[in-house]
Amino acid sequence: MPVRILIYEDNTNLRESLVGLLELTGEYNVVASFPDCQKVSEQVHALTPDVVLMDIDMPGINGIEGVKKIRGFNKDVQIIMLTVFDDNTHVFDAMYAGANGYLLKKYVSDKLIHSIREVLNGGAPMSPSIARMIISNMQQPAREAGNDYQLTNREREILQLLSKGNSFKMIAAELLISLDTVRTHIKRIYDKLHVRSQIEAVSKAINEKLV
Amino acid sequence: MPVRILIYEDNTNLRESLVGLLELTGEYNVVASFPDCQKVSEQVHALTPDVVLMDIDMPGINGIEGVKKIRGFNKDVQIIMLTVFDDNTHVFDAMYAGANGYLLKKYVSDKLIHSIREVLNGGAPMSPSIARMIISNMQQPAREAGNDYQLTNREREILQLLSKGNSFKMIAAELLISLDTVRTHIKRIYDKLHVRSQIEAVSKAINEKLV
DNA sequence: CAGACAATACCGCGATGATGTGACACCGGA
DNA sequence: TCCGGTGTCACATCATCGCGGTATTGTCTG
Repeated sequence: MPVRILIYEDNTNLRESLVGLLELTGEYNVVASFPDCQKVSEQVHALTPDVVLMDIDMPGINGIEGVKKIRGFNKDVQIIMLTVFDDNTHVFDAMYAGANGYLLKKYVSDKLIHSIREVLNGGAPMSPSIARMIISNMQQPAREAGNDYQLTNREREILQLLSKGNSFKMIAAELLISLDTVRTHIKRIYDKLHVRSQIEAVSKAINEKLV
Repeated sequence: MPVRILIYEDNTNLRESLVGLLELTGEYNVVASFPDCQKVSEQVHALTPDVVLMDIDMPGINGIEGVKKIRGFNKDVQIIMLTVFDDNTHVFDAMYAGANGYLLKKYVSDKLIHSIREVLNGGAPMSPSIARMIISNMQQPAREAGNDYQLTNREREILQLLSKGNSFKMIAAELLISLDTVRTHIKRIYDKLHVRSQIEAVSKAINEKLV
């Protein structure tokens, strides 16, 4: 039986083109298409689609909120974002929300059919620039230029223990040194990181991947 | 002028097939191919490839270490991993190390040419299952089953400020409430998260993406 | 309307952390 | 050989935090 597809897209022309394009293949059955996400939960429940195509910029509830709603009760339906946004915020928010793919509208005519096939096969179709954004995000700093605070090994070790939630006492016990020694190390760490408290240090350590 | 390609692959048959496959196109110039990474730095320096195809499992230095070496001095050359491993560890290690693409060997004959083109156009070619692994990794917990601590909005807000390195005083000032109120909220947060200190709370909050 | 819950606020005390100052031993490079 | 960096330890003081209570207010809901 054909793959059931549900479309959210507020632009009427594009919405109808998508329906036409997909129906033409014979492989896909567009069970419905809507210009907004207001009733997304009911609709997904009622229509049991295999794949949802979701625009981001829609009146009322945007597509990312729509994805969150769907994921609130359904982890299985495949969701492909279909949008003009290629900035970090939108891409990552959509992915965090639970989208399975992210296709820029300029590639729709070329890649949509292929992407639907890919997402159904357990893939994660993404426009090339999106894929690159995601992997660059993983690669990030890792102690590059700006965030080299010249911590010694011992200091890094202590910062690590601190970041895992250990108190000074626990660190002292763990490393078999005195509480005052821990204090001294911590003081030096604060100096080097330019912070004034545990939390600032831990927050900085985690965010800048020092640990 | 043709794209310059450098290949690392310890299996002689596969290595020669790759060279043949690429040379056939006329579009690509395989500047060299080696069965191991021992001299990867010198070789990349000397041969100035546009694209490196890198196997992971090789004698001596493995492909992931090879990528790290290259990235130590060259951020521009495009590196595609070419391997049979599709487990989390290898994929993420390779990506963290600085690879631009990750192609499973079973797809090589079909997708290699296309992947090289894609990586040169600023994309990040990945086998479907790899792409899915990477995006599932981003989606993770996000307040699922186990880590739902029933924090109220206010509590979440305070935990967020705490995680950014604010002291109780600063939080009170920020939210225009009294220091004692902050204390009260913090107490409840500790109860709910089953922790006993700022750092534990912050560490838990960040690791479980509660903020 | 009663009861639950969230947010606010205050008190008090012991524990822990922040900060300064000083000191000593060890090691490796100038 | 002397010096700087590192790791170790101690003492002191004040600020902040952890935790036990208790209480008031407003909102939502059965």
